[in-house]
Amino acid sequence: MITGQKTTPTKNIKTLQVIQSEVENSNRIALSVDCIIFGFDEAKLKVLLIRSDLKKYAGKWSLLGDLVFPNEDLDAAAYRILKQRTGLSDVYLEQVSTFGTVNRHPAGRVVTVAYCSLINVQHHKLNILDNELHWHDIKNVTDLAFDHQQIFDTCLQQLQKRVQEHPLGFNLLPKKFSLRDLQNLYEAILGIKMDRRNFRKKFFSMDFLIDLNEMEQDVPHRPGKLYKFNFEKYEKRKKKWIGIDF
Amino acid sequence: MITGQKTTPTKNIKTLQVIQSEVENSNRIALSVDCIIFGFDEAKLKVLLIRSDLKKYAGKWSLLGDLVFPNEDLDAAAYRILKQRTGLSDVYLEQVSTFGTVNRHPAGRVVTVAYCSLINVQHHKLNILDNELHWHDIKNVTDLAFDHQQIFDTCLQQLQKRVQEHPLGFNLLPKKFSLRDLQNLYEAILGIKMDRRNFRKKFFSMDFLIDLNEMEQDVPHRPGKLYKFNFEKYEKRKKKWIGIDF
DNA sequence: TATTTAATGTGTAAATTAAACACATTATTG
DNA sequence: CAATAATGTGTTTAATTTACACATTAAATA
Repeated sequence: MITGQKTTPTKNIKTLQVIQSEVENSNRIALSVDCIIFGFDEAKLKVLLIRSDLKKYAGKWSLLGDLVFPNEDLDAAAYRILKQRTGLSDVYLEQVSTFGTVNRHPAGRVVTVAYCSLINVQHHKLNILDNELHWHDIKNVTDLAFDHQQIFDTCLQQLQKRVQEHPLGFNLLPKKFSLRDLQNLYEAILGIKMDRRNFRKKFFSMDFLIDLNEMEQDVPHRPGKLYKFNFEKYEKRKKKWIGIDF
Repeated sequence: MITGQKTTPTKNIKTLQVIQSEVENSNRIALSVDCIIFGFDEAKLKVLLIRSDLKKYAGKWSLLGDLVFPNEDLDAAAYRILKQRTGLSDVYLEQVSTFGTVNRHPAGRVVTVAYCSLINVQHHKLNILDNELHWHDIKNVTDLAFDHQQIFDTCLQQLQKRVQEHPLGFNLLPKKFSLRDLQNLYEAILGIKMDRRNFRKKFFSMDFLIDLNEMEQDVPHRPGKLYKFNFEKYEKRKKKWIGIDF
């Protein structure tokens, strides 16, 4: 609750007091987790943000965060928050980095651990009950609350690196996808244009795609073939993946 | 002090009480930093360890750690600990990962942030006043206290990755080194043998080595040429570095 | 229904990078 | 002065990456 995204102002004030007394009286530091939830939709890479309700950052967007419970594993806290916010549980989730400058949070000393997750906007249809929660095109993410812009930038960079070593991208796509979908995803994540023939060649040579012998439906042009990712085969031989310099 | 490496038993007991009361009474989690200090000597990659003085881990070795002060930036805490233990300040230091399972520390809930640093054993001659502090060949690091084995393994893996992207290795060598020294370093870090001609070719082609027109002294064989690393030139064009699959 | 449109689907050649591999040279040691 | 143990050096082959163009298909439109 320290990070304040879904709390009432009253709760925030209380938390502020608690933390400030800690800072003065003991050797204590509050610990939170922030989740950077990437999704892919309309050929754009998006990130899930919530409107900050701290006065200091009124109108700004922030990451989904919460305090870690004292009897809760750090990883478990990240999964809990992801589930709380999106209803999702069976997704890729990875610790990225920890941010701990003294004044990063206005409510007191809060060190936060950033976790990155990739979810499938189309497939999972997460329940956004809270209308303060929205998907943002990463190109428009420029001025987040707290130090969340820095955290976001770090996570995006890490995603760009990781996606070149492991086929994480498939977690962002629907189960059935065309090669154009896949290439759009990579272009959106890496922010570059890629050669279509070389792209296809590379993925076919990896031999992780299963041809479904189905075609796209309802596209306003020649439909492409649909594929699914062979997760079993991939798990068997995890190794360095495609390497595009950037 | 929670991690207990340089404290008296009395201090440890006190800390234990403090943390246990926290865990029971409030939403608090203690935060520490552990430093994984790599060095290179006698053609071996080494890590600096201290003997644990917690009874539970009597006789075992552990990493250098300490609590983060409430008014201290996380990065600053890592530099402080490194300086306290070794006297060094102007070295490469990087956050690796945060470890936060509930029962990782016997004294209570302590989440720790691991930082990795690379120091130059020959050049800096750090003052090991405490004779419970020793350099260990990484090959012999097998059974550390707490979850420090896991932390160490993670850091070594990260070092292996990083060293293939950035010339961190030079921080481990003396200012003047031979190409044999350099290759020994890479072989020690990566745990593989490399082809001498290809290795030299790769480094010369990167054009970061400055030929000092000096030769090794006091070696029991034909002396090699000495070089230094061109840090200025490297800083100007940071980019992806050598890439050896592993 | 024929034409246009906008995408899919495919192969090869050149350039770059990585890997394999052997012998002459030099200083030290005995 | 002979033996030793290391340094120093190039070329060839294989593998990977990059650049690049045209026929095909289905939908949309005239």
